[in-house]
Amino acid sequence: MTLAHAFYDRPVVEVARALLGCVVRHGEAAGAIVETEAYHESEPACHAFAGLTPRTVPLFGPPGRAYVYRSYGIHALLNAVCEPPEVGAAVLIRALEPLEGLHLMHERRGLDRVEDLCSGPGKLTQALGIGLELNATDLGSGPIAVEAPPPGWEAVEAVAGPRIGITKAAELPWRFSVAGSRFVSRPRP
DNA sequence: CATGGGATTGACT
DNA sequence: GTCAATCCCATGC
Repeated sequence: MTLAHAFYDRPVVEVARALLGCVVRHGEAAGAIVETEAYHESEPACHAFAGLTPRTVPLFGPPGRAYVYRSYGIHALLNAVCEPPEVGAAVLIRALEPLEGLHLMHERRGLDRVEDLCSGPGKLTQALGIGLELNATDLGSGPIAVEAPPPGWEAVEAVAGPRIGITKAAELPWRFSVAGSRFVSRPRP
């Protein structure tokens, strides 16, 4: 069962915390979210800070859709659009713990270690086979599905810290990760 | 129209 | 620890 649109229609920082433990699925590959970051139009690290441009159209669309964009000309990064359409905000999915379709992930990533399959925003899109063509698709009924936490993941403990890899508004503690997880992109904040 | 800079990763010193 | 790869697009002339 995928999450309802109302799940995403609230403050983006709240959604970033609530997404920990939820499952991202694309085809036969799926993983539990262990790391997220919140982005909001009010701060300059967010793409929506520039306002409505060709690039940010999905961010100003309905909540509960994907925002997939190319980073450094190489990687596709997956976000979940949040808050009402007039507010540009999204949660960056930074890391997953692989649950299903491990053979596909190994194949796509060309690696053996399970900890390396989805431990980064560019890695997990490669492992799940998510590309730019999935930008703006619906996370409730589209090819990418975001589901409620499976048994054992309902009440994971969250750790908050500063966001990673940005130069603007880096002081905001808008990164959330599952306490003690071996599958986050960096050691505990 | 030209330019510069990333919400990164992996290979190399 | 350092650094190149690679391309969309926001910005400025």
